[in-house]
Amino acid sequence: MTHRDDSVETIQQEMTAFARRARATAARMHPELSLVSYTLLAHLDDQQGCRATDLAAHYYLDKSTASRQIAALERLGFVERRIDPDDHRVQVLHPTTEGAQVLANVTASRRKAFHERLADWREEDLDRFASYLVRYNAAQERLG
Amino acid sequence: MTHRDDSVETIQQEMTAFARRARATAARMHPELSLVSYTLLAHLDDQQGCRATDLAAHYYLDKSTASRQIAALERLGFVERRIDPDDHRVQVLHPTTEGAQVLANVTASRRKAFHERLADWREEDLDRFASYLVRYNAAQERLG
DNA sequence: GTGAACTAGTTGTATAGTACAACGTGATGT
DNA sequence: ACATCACGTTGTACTATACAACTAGTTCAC
Repeated sequence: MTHRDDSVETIQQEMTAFARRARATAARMHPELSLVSYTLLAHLDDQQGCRATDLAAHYYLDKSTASRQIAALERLGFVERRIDPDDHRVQVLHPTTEGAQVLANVTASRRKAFHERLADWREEDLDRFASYLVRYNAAQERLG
Repeated sequence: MTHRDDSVETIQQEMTAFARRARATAARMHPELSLVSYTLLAHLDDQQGCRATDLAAHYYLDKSTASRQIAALERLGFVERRIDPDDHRVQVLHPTTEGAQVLANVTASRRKAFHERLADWREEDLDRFASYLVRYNAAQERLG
């Protein structure tokens, strides 16, 4: 058991523990917008609108799941659909004004929570932690 | 927008993206043992047996959820219950031989996946990444 | 230009994971 | 001995998810 093995083991355990709690934590903090809805809405906002299929591909969801999530967001009045005039199969999705507002609130509150958790970190460590996470996620995406 | 803010923003995004995919990835890699079952079984193995209530507390689950998860693991033959002779309300849970075996397989395969993802990291970076994750999770637990 | 193949999205159905409330049963402490 | 507490199960409901079957538009080959 090398030091390297120890580190990998710790990384695995901590990533697992984090994943294990993330949804429940998000649901507790933001009952009005689940982690899933939040990420979908954030993606729409970020991309200035996109298709259901794009959301499904980006989040590894079945298109039926994406369809139902979008329907739920529409029912809540957070998303609106605009039929693409060039291809009538396609619906381009956009946050509504209200959706953008709720998203902004949740984003602000999430940001605050992260700032609190990381308040006593040195800037140098934050910087490195951020780049490690980017690197890790990129590798996971690359390797499946 | 300081450099510090940027780092926190990246950390938030990457942690969220990771959490967002973790279950699906785990399910794809290990259809025989979901992420939830895996963590519960691992805890039993680690603790040399514990109660349903302990699992619930440790994973922030309702006791009914713990009860059903355990029932599922028992149905699969991965967990057995031993009534505490000193308190007949209590069931001490243990992995069965088969449960321990399946757990060992999944653990080995998860470990392999993590090693692959982290293969080209310098030991120094692994070490720091591990300690950042520990620190982050501890803060999250402390602050809710 | 018409039919086959493809693409976008919805709906039916089934499953896992979860919470909350109500309950049964065993233990404890006045 | 009775009230209260602790442990676990069951009823119910909801969310997130996948897969399969479907409808309706689009494109391409001939």
